[in-house]
Formats: sequence, structure tokens, C-alpha cells
Amino acid sequence: MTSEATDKSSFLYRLRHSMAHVMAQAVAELYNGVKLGFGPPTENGFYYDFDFGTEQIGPETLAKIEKQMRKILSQNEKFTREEFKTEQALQKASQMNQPYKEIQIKKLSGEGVELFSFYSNGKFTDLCEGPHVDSHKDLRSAAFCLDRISGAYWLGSEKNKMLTRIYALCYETEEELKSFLEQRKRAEERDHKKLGKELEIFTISETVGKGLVLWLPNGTVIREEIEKYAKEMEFRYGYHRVATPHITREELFIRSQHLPAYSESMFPPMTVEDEGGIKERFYLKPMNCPFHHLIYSSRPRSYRELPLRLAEYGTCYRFEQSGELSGLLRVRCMTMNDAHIYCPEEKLDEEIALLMTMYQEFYNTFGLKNYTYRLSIRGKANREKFKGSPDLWDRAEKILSDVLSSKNIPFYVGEGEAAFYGPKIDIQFKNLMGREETVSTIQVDFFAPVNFNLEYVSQTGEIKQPVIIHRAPLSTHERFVSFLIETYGGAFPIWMAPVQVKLIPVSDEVKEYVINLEKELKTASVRAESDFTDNTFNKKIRTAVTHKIPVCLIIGNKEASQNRVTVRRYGIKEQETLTKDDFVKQLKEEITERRCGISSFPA
RNA sequence: GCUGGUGUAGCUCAAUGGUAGAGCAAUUGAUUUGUAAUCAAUAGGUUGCGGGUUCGAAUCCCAUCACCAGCUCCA
Repeated sequence: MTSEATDKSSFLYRLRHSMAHVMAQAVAELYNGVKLGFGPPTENGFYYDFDFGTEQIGPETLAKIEKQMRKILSQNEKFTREEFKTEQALQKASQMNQPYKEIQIKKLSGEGVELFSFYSNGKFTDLCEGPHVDSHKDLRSAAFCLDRISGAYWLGSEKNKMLTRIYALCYETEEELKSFLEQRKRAEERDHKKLGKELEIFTISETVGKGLVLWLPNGTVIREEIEKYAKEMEFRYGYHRVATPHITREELFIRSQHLPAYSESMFPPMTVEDEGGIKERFYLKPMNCPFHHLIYSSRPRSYRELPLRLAEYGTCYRFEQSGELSGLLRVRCMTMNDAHIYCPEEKLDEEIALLMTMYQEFYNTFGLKNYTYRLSIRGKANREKFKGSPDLWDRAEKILSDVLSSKNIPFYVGEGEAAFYGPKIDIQFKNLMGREETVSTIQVDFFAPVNFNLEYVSQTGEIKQPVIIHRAPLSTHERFVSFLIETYGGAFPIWMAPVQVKLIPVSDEVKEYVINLEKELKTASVRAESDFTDNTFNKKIRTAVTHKIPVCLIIGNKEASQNRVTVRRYGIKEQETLTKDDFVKQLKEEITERRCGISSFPA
């Protein structure tokens, strides 16, 4: 959220907060006996949670509520504040027949709050800490519209009743609201689900099942280019590649403690019967780690081979809740840029530092900028859920925080966001709709070495336990490609573009030259295609541009007669004509260096 | 999984109880073009699937599946 949107003293915050009360009042007037939940400001406006009882609320009621709000605003009431001690406050909430407010008062009272404020505007009163604007007059020039309606669990717990949440957009001026709506519309144009279909990157078939992605030829090029790059990078950083099965006997996940702790996110087991009639259960893997641990422990290890880095683009299966699935962002079958690093504890800081360098190298290549680092630690609450000695935790948390600081990497702390086996550094991306998603983590794990009895012989001949680092800088292909599509708006850098070069003949006379050039480019491993359709020249250009192909070669008699090509780059007006050989040389350089040039970011 | 919404040709959408239609894409023919849509013809649909109401259903009702937004979850 912007600072203005969260700053309680800002006018915008008070405006949105007050407007939420007006909405609650409108709803209360229209629906007798409605129960009120919470109604805070948000990044773009505000929402309010209501319990409508048995009443069905659809989008058509939004217009009705909005109309009522405007009627209320015309009454020009003042916002007034009154304070009550706990008992009186409870009594007041009870008189108003607002059970959720009673619960809230009791909860806050338990946390030591003794004085409760109620705000009134006209006949409407609501428990609220404020602050608000002075009167309706301050709200009149504001721009707002009711946006959408959805369910939301009371107190955010799925064990509680689901209330009806009404979201509204609200800004100080009409221009700001309009500009937000336009921005949202532009963002929707970059939606990876939309572009993924248009650019034929992936498809999902009901026949195969939801959350199970079919990668089309274009998408497969992108996947494989990413994978090739990751393998080169990991080779340079001293990783060894391994390969493991997609299924395993139940025993492995019992040992790793995924069963039963993680069983809700796993596909149900397959039961097979051997010749002796003994039944055995197999599971699809939700993670690669346990397999890698067994590779580590397949023979005794010496300190000399640590840190041992085992990498695999491993395909995992998770039975995500159906409502969670979304395009490539959240799927049930995913291929992870996974690796596990088995590291002596005293080398942990060095190894993490090396990882941060690698992450930044990766993200620079992709030109990614819209991410933030989160240091996820235990926090003060629920200490019992975090396994291992507190001493070890303290040290690990300090190491992570020190590495981030020493590399001048800005980060924020996520209290209670650690994994149960250790703290982590999460890389958070914001998607187009402003929603934050974890794209990647670096996790320190003290727990698995114990479960899997992982050991090494130290320099002094002692048996020691390594610490494990789980890391996946490039996330899963699925999630990472969804971010890339949205970041690039579908216009990929040349090195990973499905079609890198489109050859467009001006007329049939140059056909032979074009055919030969295409052959030459393909021989140089360039993904080149020629357009020999009956379409007009203009139409051919339009087609190439709408497919967001990074380079078009315009070839007419002028070019063919001089062994040249005219280069038209995506999103760039200026063209240049150069010799065929110069073009191929430049192009190859750009591809080999994986340049993330301006051509990929049209204005 | 929960709340609300949506589902019509490959894609984007029209048809609100009375003969399912348009543009783009596809196919065929003509056209060979110098920087974002040449012209014409053809083909394409048990309106997501299954029930029901009705003389008659894309349209109304029930159920189911999928998708979208949000909630919850996300080792």
C-alpha cells in the first residue's frame, strides 16, 4: 500500500474510512437487522463486511446501495466521537444488536484496551477507533464507486461464518478514480492468462484436469530457454544435477514428516498389491527434498565435498484447493528450479551470500525489478510450532539478516513467517493486480538432517550434521513464466522469444533469398520463420507485431540485391539496414549474452 | 473448500421465451503489394454437460462441471 493509504492521519485514509461508515449506514437502512463486521480503508478504497442473514446479495444490489449512499451524503451530518468503558461499550453494542462488535470489544478488552470509541454520523453509530473526517461535506467532492462483492470469513478464519464483503473504490477526485480504472484496464491487458492464450503459450484442458497445464510449443521454448540458462548458471556455481522419480513409497514421506503434516496438499495415494498380496502405498511427490536427502546419504560424506549442491528441475504434484487455482500462477503440477545445499554450519553465511549473488545475477538477466526481500523469522508468538533449539534459530536468523545487510539488500521482516524447520529469505513479487506472491525462497533447514540422519566427517574426524538450504531462485516454470509474461507484456527478450526473427518478403521476387536466409539463421540456431502467405505486406507486418515477435526482417529487391536486410524491432520506430552477415553476428551476440534490451519493453 | 459472478463458432462478442448471428482467425480463389488489417466465396455451433417447466428454452428452474474475482490455504 502507498504510505498515504496507510497513514491514519492522511485525509485520504480518513476519507475512505468515513466513506465505509456511510456504506454501512446505507446497507443498514436498506437491510434491516444487518450485522456489521469490519470496514477498513484499502489501497484503492475501502470495504465493509456484512452479515446479511438469509438475504441473497448480488451485484445488482450494489447500485441500490450506492444510490442510498449518495442520498445519505446529501444530508450533511457531522462525524462525532464518544468514548465508553468496556462494560458500557458492550452494553451499547448489545443494544445496537451488533454481535460482531461485541466479540471485537471482548477481544480488545482481553488485550488490555479499556476505552472504546463509537463514531456517529446522523442516526448511524458504529464501534470504530477512527479517525474520520469532520462531516459529510468533506466526502461530497470525493469519487467513489462500489466495485465487487465477495465472501470473507469473520476474523479471517475459515472456521468462522462467511460474511459478505463489499469492496469500493474511492479517491479524492474523479480524475484519480478514472486514472486508477484505466490503469487496472491496462493491467488486465497484460494478464498472463489472456496473453498465454493469445500467444499460444499454454492451455488447460478440462479433459486433463484443472490446474494441470499443457505447454504449447511457444511456451515450451520459453520453459526450455529458462531451464538451459538455469543449468548453465548452476554449473558455474558448482551444482551437481540429479534426477528423481515422480512417485515414491509412503515410507519416504513418513520419514520426511510430510505425512500426515502435509497430506492435505498431496494427491491421495495409489495402492498396489505385490505377488504376496501385500499392499503398498505410493504417493506423487509434492516436493523433491526427501529424494535429494537420500542421494546425500547414499554414501558417507566428507567435509571436503561440502557444500554439496544438488539441483533438479523436478516436477511436483500438489492437491491445491480448487478455488486457489489460477492460470499458471497456482497449479497442481509444477516443475521447480529446485536445489538443496548441504552445508557445514560454519559456512552457512558464506553460502547464503553466494546465493544472493546468484539470485541477483538471475534477476538482472530477466530485467526483473518489482520484487522485495522478506526475512521470515519465528516472531514472538507460537514459538512451539518452530522445531529445533532456540540457540540454533537465533544464529540462523542472525546469519540471514547479516548477509542481507552486508550486501546492502533492503528487506522487511516477516514475523512468524518462517518455516517450521528454519528461517528463510522470501522474494516477493507483486502481480498486476497488486497482489503479493512469493516467487522464490531461500530456506534454512535444521530439521531434515535429523530426520534423515544426514552426516559428514569433519576435518578433525568428527561426525557432524550439515545444515540444509532449500532454494529455488527461478521458482517453478509455471509461476515464473506467469510473472515473465506479465512483466514483459508478452514481448519476450530475444533470447527466450518463441519466434526470434520473422522474415517478411516484400514480393515473391525475393522468395529464394528469403528461403536461403531462413535456412542460414536456423543453421545458426536462430528461431526464424518466413511469411510466405498471400497476405499483403502490411498485413504481414501487422501479424508479426501482434504476435510480439522481437525482430522482423523486411526483405525486398533493395535488400536482396545487396545481400542486406532491413531490421524492424518490436516497439522501436527507427529501422536499420545492414548486411546479412552483420545482422546475424549482432543477433547471435544478443542471444548468447541474453540481453534484455529495450526492444522487449515497448512504450 | 467457501461467497458472488460468468459459460453461445478456434478467439472477441450479439441474440431475454418464437428460424442461433457478426467481426477476426481458418479453407478456397483472385491479388504480389516497401512498413499495423486487399477483395470475394466457403466452411464452422446438440448454446459447458445432465435433468425439468413450456406448444416452444441459449434465454426460466434444479443439479453438475469449468472459469473469473475475493476469502481461506500456500513446507
